Amino acid sequence: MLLQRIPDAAIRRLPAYLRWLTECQQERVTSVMLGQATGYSSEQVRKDLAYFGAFGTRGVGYDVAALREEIYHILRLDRGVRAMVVGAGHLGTALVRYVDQGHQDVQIMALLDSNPAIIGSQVGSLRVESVDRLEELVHEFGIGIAVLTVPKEAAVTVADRLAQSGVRAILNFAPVAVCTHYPDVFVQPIDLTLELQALSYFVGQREQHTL
Amino acid sequence: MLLQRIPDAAIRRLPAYLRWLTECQQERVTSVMLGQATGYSSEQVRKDLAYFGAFGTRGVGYDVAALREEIYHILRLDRGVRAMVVGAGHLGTALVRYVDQGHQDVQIMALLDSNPAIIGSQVGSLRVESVDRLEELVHEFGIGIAVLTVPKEAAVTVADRLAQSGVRAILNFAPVAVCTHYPDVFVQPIDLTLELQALSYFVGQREQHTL
DNA sequence: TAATGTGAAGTAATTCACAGCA
DNA sequence: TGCTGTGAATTACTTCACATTA
Repeated sequence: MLLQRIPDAAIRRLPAYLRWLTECQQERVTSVMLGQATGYSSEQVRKDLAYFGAFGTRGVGYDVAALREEIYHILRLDRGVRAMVVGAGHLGTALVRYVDQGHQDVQIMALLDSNPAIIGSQVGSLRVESVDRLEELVHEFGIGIAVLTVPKEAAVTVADRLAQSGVRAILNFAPVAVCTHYPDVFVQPIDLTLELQALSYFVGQREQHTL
Repeated sequence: MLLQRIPDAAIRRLPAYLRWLTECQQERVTSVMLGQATGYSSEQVRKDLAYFGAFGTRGVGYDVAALREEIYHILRLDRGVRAMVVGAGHLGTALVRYVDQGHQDVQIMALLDSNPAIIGSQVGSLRVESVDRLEELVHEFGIGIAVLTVPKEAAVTVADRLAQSGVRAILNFAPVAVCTHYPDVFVQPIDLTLELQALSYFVGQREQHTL
């Protein structure tokens, strides 16, 4: 196989394949089945998997258990990456409870907030810790991923502290562009307001079409 | 200007520009300033805006108020798209409260759930309605966008009902690929588990680099 | 002069088309 | 025969480079 850079987009599809492989009750799958279940084309599925090796059998398909293990390994979920949520407002607590429900491969180890009124309270299986302990807890638990659900005023400062204390990736829900000056930290923004506003455009598009 | 298809990616950046334009305390901006504030390149900013017209003044920049109005109009936010949240669990209620806080351009008109124990309870400014009234409420409020925060078992069924009753776009938080058979409905997935798993890969990447 | 607007060039991602193999 | 794996073609997106204009 020609050695080439793996597109980010391909990486971001692997978890979807993985989920369906753990849910489906079959021994073998084809790229067509996997594609239909996840909403991608079969060629896309084959190419994504082929970036990492030849996991299938021509004329047959893929062995579900084996492919699951491969993707699990590629995503490094077998290393058990640990995460921390900073900001125990509505969104932060909802996320902790949401992830608590499913038996996740990425485990949330701590929930932090700056508000003394809620520090110490219980959220799911976690007790809210003071944000003052951020650096200490990152080291103690070996946190690799941080989920940022603080108000926008605090986001940049907290992100810098996270980056400086060794966190490698940040999932940023704060409504502000966070770009730490640490180039090795990967920031993935998820901005609900921006998503809704973009959808507004697409809603309008369709109306023009049909009317 | 050469008439061309506008990339989805460009549309999805406009809300970020819009937010900064409403927050910045200036009368004029350049593409460089706008780019730095939002994390994109100045060429990107100029090209995105130029898809829709020549809003700037050469040698000077863009008038903030005018550009804000233009983007507002392009995204059709001046039409006041109305949204509905289906699923009043942790995530659904958190989203309603979150959007309630900011004075949003996309207004959430209703919050629905199937659990009789919480139907009728108050969440932010909304009362939880029965999901049985879904079609009725979509028509009554003229809902264009639905936010799906139901468990995965219910997601596909609810999405189909939404599509059939005339909703044009769905923001899907349920951990399952929802593709309605109505091609005119735009589905935007946001899957927290998949995001975290993808980040796990990037965390691993960086470690290899530095160690 | 300083910044926009834009064709051209370059890069990235997807789809096609089919060779290769169980 | 059926489905994978993959170079080639295509399409989508971004960056470059500069002509243009207040």
